[in-house]
Amino acid sequence: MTSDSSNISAQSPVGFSRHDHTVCVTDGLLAAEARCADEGLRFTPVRRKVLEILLQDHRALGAYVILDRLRAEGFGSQPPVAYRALDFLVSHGLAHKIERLNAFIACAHPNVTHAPAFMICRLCDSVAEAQSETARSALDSAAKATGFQIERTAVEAEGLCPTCVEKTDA
Amino acid sequence: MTSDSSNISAQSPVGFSRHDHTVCVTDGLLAAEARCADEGLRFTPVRRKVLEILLQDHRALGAYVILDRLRAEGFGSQPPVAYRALDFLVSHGLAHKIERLNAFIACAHPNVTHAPAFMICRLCDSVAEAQSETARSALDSAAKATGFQIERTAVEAEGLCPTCVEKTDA
DNA sequence: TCTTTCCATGTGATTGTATAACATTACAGC
DNA sequence: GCTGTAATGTTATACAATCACATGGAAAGA
Repeated sequence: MTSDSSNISAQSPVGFSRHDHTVCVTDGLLAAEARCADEGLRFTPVRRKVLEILLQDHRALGAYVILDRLRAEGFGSQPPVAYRALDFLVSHGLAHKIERLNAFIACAHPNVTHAPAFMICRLCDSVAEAQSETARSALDSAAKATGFQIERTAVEAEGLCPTCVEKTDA
Repeated sequence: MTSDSSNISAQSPVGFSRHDHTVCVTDGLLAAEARCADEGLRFTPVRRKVLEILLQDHRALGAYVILDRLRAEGFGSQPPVAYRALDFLVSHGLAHKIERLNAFIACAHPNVTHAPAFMICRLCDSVAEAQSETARSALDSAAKATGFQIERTAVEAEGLCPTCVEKTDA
């Protein structure tokens, strides 16, 4: 992967704009907690920890990076531990998988019915989540025409984030 | 993945509709040949063979399946051989990568400027390629709003193809 | 024609991603 | 306490992708 921890500009690129970061983590965890309580889901320690890791970084993380951090915190360190937690989070809309990067990111709008679209910077690996109802409905009509039944969609754009565009131009 | 070679219905699902298959292969190869001649690209034996393999199957194939077939035909048998040929085909629009499946498929419309969208059946793994200008333009406007510069897009929907919908209902 | 250069190909080894299969633990309900 | 079920832990392995380096052939220039 192109990920590089020495890349300073990547430390807080959230939707390509600065923000108060500590709030994200606590808010995200609280929202997830509430959602799980509502729907009778079990928000177990591993699942909570994985979501916390994702929220802290606020960028797409590979499964094995997550695994390393789980190990550091004393959780199980074998692949299935991370993958099962990630499956849970993804299938309940608390996180998303970025297919292009084979990586995972916390959902930016956990309370909205989402048809997310992602913009991925190929230089700094930052990822922004946009709502893309238009794209979704365009797909829907195409699907209906052929009789295809959509269950999930992945809309991902790769390119340059605002910050990296400037750098390239200069 | 759910791929299963014993799945009979998967033998000729091209865009979920039957068609004269032999034509696809020869036409596809001819079109590619013409394109490469036009643009001064080298349509080498390996590249040609990989495209032929993709056209023959008319479904998404993993890199290692392609590699097996290359070996059987006397080509190099190490991963880079397949990946390099695939990179060439993908970067010149002769094939596409299905991110969701980590697999590759021959382009269904090699001569059109394409913003392809894919519909992937989770039961029989068949893949249909649709043109999705609408989805693309929706993304474009979202990107412009944030200053993101799109270079490539991947639009993929997972669900049930018409054939498998019937089976499930029954 | 010869040579230089570039690109494609080939091979071995390695790293990263994901799942299968199975054993164990935690906990709710009886 | 027993039982059923869901979650966790562990081993091993399949599948995907890349690195590093050597070889060979076609195209461009001397």
